[in-house]
Amino acid sequence: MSASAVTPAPTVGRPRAFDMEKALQKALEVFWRKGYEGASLPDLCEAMGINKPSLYAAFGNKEQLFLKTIELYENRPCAFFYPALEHATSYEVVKHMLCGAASTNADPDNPPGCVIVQGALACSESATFVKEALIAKRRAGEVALCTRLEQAKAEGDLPDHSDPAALARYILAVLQGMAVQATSGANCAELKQVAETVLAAWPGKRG
Amino acid sequence: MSASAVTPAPTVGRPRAFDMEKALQKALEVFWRKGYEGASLPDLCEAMGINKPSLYAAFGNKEQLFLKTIELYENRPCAFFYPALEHATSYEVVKHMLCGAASTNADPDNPPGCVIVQGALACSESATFVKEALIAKRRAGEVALCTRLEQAKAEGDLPDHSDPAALARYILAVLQGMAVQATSGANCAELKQVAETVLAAWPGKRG
DNA sequence: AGGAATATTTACCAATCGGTACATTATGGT
DNA sequence: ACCATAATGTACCGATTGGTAAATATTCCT
Repeated sequence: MSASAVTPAPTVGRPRAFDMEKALQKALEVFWRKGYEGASLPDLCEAMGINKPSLYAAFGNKEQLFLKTIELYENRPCAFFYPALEHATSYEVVKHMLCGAASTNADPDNPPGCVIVQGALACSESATFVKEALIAKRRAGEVALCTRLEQAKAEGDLPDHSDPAALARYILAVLQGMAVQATSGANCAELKQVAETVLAAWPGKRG
Repeated sequence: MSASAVTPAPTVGRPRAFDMEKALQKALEVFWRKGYEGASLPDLCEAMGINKPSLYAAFGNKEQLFLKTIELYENRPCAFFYPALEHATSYEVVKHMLCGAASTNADPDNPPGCVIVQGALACSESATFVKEALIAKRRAGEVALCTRLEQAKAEGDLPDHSDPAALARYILAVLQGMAVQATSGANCAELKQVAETVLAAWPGKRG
């Protein structure tokens, strides 16, 4: 995804002096660490290497900037959730989700946790729109996993008595809990133990 | 716990016109719903029915007020975590934790979720102390459960190959994930399904 | 070369933030 | 009745918040 895909590059006028994609990456780091409301405009500008008018011209306002960083977060190379759905068995699907979460949430090169969990969990009224956007993102992940588990049940991968919706909610709860654990200082090995505990009891076929 | 236990009632001077305990309850509601930073002093004052000088005279400042509300949160009648440790088997312990979390996090009479999870998960530097206080609270719960599971292992309740620290981290992750689910709108029945999923696979003896 | 278009810089805006000075009011002790 | 003590209401403080007006700088097009 090039910067010109975010905002069409104009053919005339003074050219932008910064890379929008890199600036978004820096903004993501700030929002990830401090949350939507905890990240101030000076925080963001300093990290992005630009000043406020440039930020507003390029991204709209703080809220739109945040939503764009979330898009980036979900599309970046190390995103693990949606690709995990492609695996052949429900066991492999949840294994890749849980292990991906362990790696990403506790990656020392990134802020701890998950910005979709901690970006706006409890906040003032002025952040309601952002909070609900993140709720929708979490919910979308749960629905996608539920659909995948329904398929697994239809294929005989999961037992007939299993409840895909409940299992999806359970897995999402564990993933979100792992994000909280990571912000509390849990490292990758500790999170992998959580993943292992879940996998050891997974009702689907192995392999 | 009476109000006079919080701050010794003076024998002289104009008497306090509000109930400190009830004011703390109201402050808790605000912090619970909006988080530490998202709750403004006007928000708190309005809910508590007092104005700023009274708040500062009675509770110190915003940070100390928050820490006192957290104490109240952990000690209030519907608190479920530490009492659950007293049950006879590890199965009963985690069952009461998980079911208590389902009830409390999705109680329509209270804000959704858990203030110890969402009070200051990602925030600005000025809230670092509060954030780390909540991390310590969460960690203390995990250590207490770990100790209880070690006892269960020693008693033969949990199998010899089980890892109490990993199990405790897993349960705490689920509890924290349930709090996130509750802030996303999950109801009590949905959270109980998560609890059931965990309990169905619990390695300890039943009953 | 000159103009249209866009980006950058500086300086500013009103609103809100957490926190407090000060005058007033209400109590108990003497 | 009077004083010491403490709580209240009002009105304020400097700092920071998200956001912008206006001037300047850099490009392409003619």
